[in-house]
Amino acid sequence: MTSPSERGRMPSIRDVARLAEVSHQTVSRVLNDHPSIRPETKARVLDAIAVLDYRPNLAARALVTSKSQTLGVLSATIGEFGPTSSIAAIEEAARAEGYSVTTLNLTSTSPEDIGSAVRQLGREHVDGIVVLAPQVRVFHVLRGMASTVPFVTLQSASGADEIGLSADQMAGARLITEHLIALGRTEILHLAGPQDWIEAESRMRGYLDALREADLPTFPPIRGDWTADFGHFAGQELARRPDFTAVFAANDLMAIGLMHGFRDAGLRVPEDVSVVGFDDIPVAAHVAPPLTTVHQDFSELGRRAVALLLAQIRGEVAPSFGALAPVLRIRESAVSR
Amino acid sequence: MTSPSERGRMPSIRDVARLAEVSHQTVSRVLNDHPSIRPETKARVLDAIAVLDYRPNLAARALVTSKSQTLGVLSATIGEFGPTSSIAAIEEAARAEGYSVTTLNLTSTSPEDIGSAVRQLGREHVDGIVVLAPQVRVFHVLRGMASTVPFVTLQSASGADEIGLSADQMAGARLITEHLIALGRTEILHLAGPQDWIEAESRMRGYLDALREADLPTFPPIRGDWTADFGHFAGQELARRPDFTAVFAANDLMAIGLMHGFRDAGLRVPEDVSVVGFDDIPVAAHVAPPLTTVHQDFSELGRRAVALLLAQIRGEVAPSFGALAPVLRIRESAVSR
DNA sequence: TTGTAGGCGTTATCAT
DNA sequence: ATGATAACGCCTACAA
Repeated sequence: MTSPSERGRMPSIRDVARLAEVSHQTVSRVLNDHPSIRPETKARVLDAIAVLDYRPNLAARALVTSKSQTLGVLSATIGEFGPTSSIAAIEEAARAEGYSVTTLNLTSTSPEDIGSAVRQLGREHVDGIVVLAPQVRVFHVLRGMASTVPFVTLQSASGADEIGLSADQMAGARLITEHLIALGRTEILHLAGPQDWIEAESRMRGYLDALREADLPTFPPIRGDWTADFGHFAGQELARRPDFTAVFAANDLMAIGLMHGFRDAGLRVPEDVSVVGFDDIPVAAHVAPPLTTVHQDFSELGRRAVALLLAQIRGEVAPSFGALAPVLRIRESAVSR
Repeated sequence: MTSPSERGRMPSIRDVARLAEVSHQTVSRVLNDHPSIRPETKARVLDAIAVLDYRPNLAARALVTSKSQTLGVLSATIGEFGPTSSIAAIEEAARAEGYSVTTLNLTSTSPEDIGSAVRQLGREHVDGIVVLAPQVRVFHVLRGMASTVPFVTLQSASGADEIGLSADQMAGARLITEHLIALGRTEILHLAGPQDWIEAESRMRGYLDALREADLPTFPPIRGDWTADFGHFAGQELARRPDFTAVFAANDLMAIGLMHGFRDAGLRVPEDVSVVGFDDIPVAAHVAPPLTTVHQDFSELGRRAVALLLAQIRGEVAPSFGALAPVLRIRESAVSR
């Protein structure tokens, strides 16, 4: 005489119902804490649930509700510190709200690939998507897709009318450029990020604004690819025409590579050239010389993204976050103390 | 006269069946390419699928098959370069095989938390789990769980009888320690990773083995926490008792912090002290001096993990991978050229 | 407050 | 080779 639940199958809502001597519907009500249910009955049901170690089948629930309690993360950034920290925070915040997270890494940012990635996430019935794909093209594709799935983007220009969420990149870039100016540097170069990257544009804009405001000459920015290797290369090249006294690199990795290149060429940092970066990655404080940079709170960004997305999903009013204030981390790479 | 599929609902297998003038069962057969089906019929079905832009409902499929085509990634490492690269590779490999990936970050490694994380993944019906939780305790908990879900661990000692998959940490540690010895260093310290971390133990073991084999004195290892900040602190402390001529740090971050600490104390690297690390993170080549370290192929590790896990899930014979050979990256932090 | 009936979209089983 | 029918485990709607 074996009950179904003893035959290796996972206990279902009906097994619980039988044990608690109620209908399976009552069990369902307990599960979704429906208001009208007698405490006594509820207790019996909860008891049965505990006894059987019953867990609702998420697939069944997803099928009938067409909601999966799952958030998708669409990322087009490979293993960098910033996005990675944000993703970890997203995941934690989502779990805290009862959502699980599935990630999808974009290897290309062609409209087709983005489209198919979003569709794939749709197939998986994610309830919403967080996009960490800082290229403007991705942004455009997304807008045009009229996707049925709510989404939030993590990076964007700091323009007020954007959907996106981000630290105020432009303000940060301005801040650090002004710092260089305050130090008495007047020929300030910019080692920018790749074209098409929203953050690269914002940081460049902040840089240009600061220079213009100070009536300082601007130079055509060098286009980098975010990597330390490129920074290294650029440093060696730049050292041949030392018509500058400071460089603002669009991220820390390039700044560190840049310093390496300068070192190779016999240029001293900060004596001959000031170098500053952006992001404040964990090694920034420990390279030689310690890197002056702009600190970003990637984790907070991730948490906000989830809050915003969930509000959108639930149809609540979106919490309005002020822009995340970037903070200057002054160390020795801009000037010796 | 509106067909169901025109009323905003997603087209289902029955809509396809109606359009192709077959039973929904036949459509299902086409979907799962069942052998016995007339090519002509199949073509008609595929046509209808294309016309309706039909996509199978994954939740429904998961419900009936109790397989989700989803892999879980259980990670207990916060945003470090190595694990992150592996996770990206895992995700890519999994998608290539038609699996999606859901990640779960462990904030604590208490048995209860691990248990509930695994159960959570179980609730989500993952078909298998990749564990990147390099603490031995996690490993033990997992073994004891007799979980019904197949899993693979990414880190482990290099002992042959382990389930885990990893680069040969011990060999790498040995290799780099021998390199220090070959350079003529005889008083070699080890800045280790935290107790309880499998990799920390392996690297320490490799270090000890190399020293013993060379009849060199060993010192009690300093226990670090993997961070550059700790390395920095340790460097300042160690500089007060300079009874050593080389330090092998268990990872690059600590090595970089260490060099910073030495610099603060006026100790020159590599002239006074050689410093080497482990991992070959992207900045390793660009710090001053460039860091001699052991390169690990994190991506390959991730791919192998997926291959192994899928074989286990499908009941195929597991591909037997040889240990991933670690490779020495000789730069200037151990000795000046 | 509780129960009954029906359906979500798919695959499995047994017919034909 | 194809079709009818019955699950899978849950929720929503309505009835009692």
